[in-house]
Amino acid sequence: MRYAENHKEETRKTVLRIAAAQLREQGPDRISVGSVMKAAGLTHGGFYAHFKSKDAMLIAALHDTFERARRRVGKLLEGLPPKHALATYIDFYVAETHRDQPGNGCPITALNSDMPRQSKKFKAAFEGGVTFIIDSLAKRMADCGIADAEALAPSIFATMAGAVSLSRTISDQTLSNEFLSTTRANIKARLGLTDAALASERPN
Amino acid sequence: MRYAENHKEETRKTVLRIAAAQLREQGPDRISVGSVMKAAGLTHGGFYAHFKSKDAMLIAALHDTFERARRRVGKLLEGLPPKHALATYIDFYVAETHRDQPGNGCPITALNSDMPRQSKKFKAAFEGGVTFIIDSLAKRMADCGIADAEALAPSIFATMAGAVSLSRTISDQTLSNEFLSTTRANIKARLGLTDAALASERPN
DNA sequence: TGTACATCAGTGAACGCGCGTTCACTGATGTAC
DNA sequence: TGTACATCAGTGAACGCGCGTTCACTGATGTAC
Repeated sequence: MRYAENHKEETRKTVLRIAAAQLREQGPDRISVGSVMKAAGLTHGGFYAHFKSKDAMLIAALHDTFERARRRVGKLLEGLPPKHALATYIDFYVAETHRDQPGNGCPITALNSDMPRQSKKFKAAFEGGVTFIIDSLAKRMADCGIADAEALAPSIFATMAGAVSLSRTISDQTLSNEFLSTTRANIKARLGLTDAALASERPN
Repeated sequence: MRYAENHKEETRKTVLRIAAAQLREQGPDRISVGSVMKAAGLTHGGFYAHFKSKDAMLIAALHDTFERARRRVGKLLEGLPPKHALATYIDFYVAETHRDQPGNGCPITALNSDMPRQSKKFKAAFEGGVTFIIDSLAKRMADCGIADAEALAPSIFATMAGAVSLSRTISDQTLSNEFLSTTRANIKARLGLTDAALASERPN
């Protein structure tokens, strides 16, 4: 064989990872088969050996992104007591680095308003991600002893996603930073994550 | 003259209004010069007698949309005492009708995540709208005697815009409705707009 | 050991299509004389 | 009153371009005998 045994699978993974980044940077309408393959060091013709269509690739990329995000957040919060975990998650999400790196961030903030115009399958994949994140957030809130966590979580997440999206539209960096930091503080206040509450929680 | 004196101006207005709706429905990448002109009952060739380019039309349409929204909200809240006005605004924005009619709704919820990929001028027009809405909201909050209105307003608006955007991604209507109604209630609670507070305010 | 053939990931030309933009033209009307 | 010309909003053919997708082909390697 000309290539290593898992060569094709590795290529697919590379293409998928590039697609996942470009999807969040350029959106589902501007991303192109050609640009993804070029970034992977390949020519566009080979694309269809890996994916049935552009839409199929976008759906696979979206699933992959949510899966990787899930693991990444899991690692980040592993072992932290509930209130520390929740506060850490909010600081991680409503963050300047998140604002500045759409290609490495949450697809929900990156693709929010594109959704009504996408294919049924793509929307379904997106909705799965939204539901999972809100459910996880609700669980973490309940672990902190927050009442009505399930009813409150969607509204909290709307603030988080809305804040990151809006922060990307504010050109003045100082203002944008301020916006993010007051929103972080505000969310934590709503959740009762005061300095005192965090300090009283057993560390690690 | 073949046409009435203000015929061309009227045509421009018609085209602009159609563009404003299609922009919010289809987004800046999917909307096309041809589809806008066709909806106006014209052929695509005549477009450039009215606008310098597609981007120029989108910018004009966005300005027009914000201006019309400003007047519409002004009328809606005219004469209402501060707390009633604020509560009415929240109910009007975080609404099922708003979710269901992107073409007639707020461009911020409709175009949020498309922004990082648009032209400098288009982004500037969008940012102007965001700033204006947040400033107006802050003023209305201050009128209600809410402390730190200016710092709180961006976070409140992030919740509002985020909620409407996210509600559009939830396919189950019952769940989506629930999401909107709990978020409405939550925002009003954060702003101290309880039934009691509203009742104690002089009606009209 | 040497030759003929099979495999298959990736190549690149070609396709049909819709897009934004340009431009010579149309045709109904007003104006000049 | 009648004829020649000017006006100008809108028409529709044409352009170059990038897109998603198809497909005959390449060329390095493995296998059969």
